[in-house]
Amino acid sequence: MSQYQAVKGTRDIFPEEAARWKHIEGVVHSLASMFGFSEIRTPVFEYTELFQRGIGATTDIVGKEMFTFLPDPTGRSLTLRPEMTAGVMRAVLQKNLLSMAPVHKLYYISELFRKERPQAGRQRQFSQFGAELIGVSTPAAVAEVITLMMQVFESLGVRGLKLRVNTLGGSEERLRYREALQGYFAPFHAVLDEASKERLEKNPLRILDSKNPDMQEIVAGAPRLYDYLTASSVEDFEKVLFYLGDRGIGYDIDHRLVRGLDYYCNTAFEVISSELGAQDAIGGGGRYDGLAREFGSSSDVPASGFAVGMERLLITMEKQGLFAALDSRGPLVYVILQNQEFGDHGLQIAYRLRKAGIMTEIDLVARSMKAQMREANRIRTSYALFIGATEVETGLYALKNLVTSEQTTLSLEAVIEILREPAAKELMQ
RNA sequence: GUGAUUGUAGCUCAGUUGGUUAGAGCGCCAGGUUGUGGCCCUGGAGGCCGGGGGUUCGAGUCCCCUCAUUCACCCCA
Repeated sequence: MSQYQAVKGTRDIFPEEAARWKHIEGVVHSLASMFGFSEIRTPVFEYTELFQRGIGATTDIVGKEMFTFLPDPTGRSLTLRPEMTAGVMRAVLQKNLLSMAPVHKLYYISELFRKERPQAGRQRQFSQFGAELIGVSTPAAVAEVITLMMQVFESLGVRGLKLRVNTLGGSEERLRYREALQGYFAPFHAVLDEASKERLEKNPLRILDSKNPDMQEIVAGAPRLYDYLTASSVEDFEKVLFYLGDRGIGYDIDHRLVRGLDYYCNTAFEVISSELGAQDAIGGGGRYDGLAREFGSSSDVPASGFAVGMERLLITMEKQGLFAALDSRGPLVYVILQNQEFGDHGLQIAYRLRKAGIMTEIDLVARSMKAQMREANRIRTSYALFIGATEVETGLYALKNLVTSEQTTLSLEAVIEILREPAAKELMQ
């Protein structure tokens, strides 16, 4: 065991796994652009106030999970971003993008940081991909966002996910409902658990999705938000559901779904994976018209978005065996040296093969031929090209197909002709 | 932050009521084949038994502390 290890809640991604990330990222990039979203990259840290205002000072994320630091004694407090939406909205407002066009569709694949105790599917540094549609939040717009998210899952072949949706209502409706909830829970004050007592003051909606079994009974009798919604809110929600149904996207309505970030309003949603253990939310999102105003905008800016946890998606896909096709590639050819006497010649051949667009590997640690062959086999190259006295003398090389074990003797030009692949050629240009 | 769990070779793990030089499988390296892989056979390297303290004639094993891991609570992706 080495003296240093990766910091708690962080980990390394080695080549085999990196290939899986690239696969997912490729699908995200191509689908997002197919849906008309463009990539945005924002700073890893922001002023702490941004998250306090955006996510909500009473939320767990802001209250106890942020990595906050002072760059110097006189500087302003900074925080490693615990989510992306606040930073993206800040960027859009800062550049005044909405004056250039009414709608902006942005997506990202980014690392986030939360100071939680690590467990299955939860780390202190983690990644999300997500999209933000800023400038409209009509049912059509919200449905676009959800559809893109579900399309990514579908394209990757992920099975067995459950989409849950709810509406949280507009701000006035929520305010009235909030009062009703406080009225309802007040008599139970003595029975409520600690967390719920605190939420009663700050955000009573959150009591609803408490997973504490002791709370379930009390929660069951609570007034339902649905009864406080205006006709237009209901209509809005049902229109979203209509679009989902029309596209064959299955969902469950869950009236107790309340997201942990304060900025959500109206439609909120969450995707659950059964492969994940306790941390089973693989993605989520919703509408957040009021966020811009929190950041000083003179009016609401309609918007919605989603985020999906890359690590949780990885875990789900691994359990479903969705990476099998990725795991079997190696360089095309291994240049095998009879002994070190031919090292320089071999290096030159390897260089020429690579310039010709052929993925080539060669031994650099002076191992025996047998070891080189074993290595070629281990990394699954398709061919071995032998360099020895005979080859150097005649200019004809022994090329062995490692799959069929067939071996022929050819000029280097003929070898290149055989090994040349269109895809590999493009890489070199 | 709380609770539980597990720390022995690169990896997965054995290790008896405390008793000599701490083991296996896989992996790695080499040889069997002085120009040829996979399979097989043989050999080799590689361990402050997480760290510190204690009990004991004697600790990988028992006790305490500590660090780390994992899972769960909470919450979220």
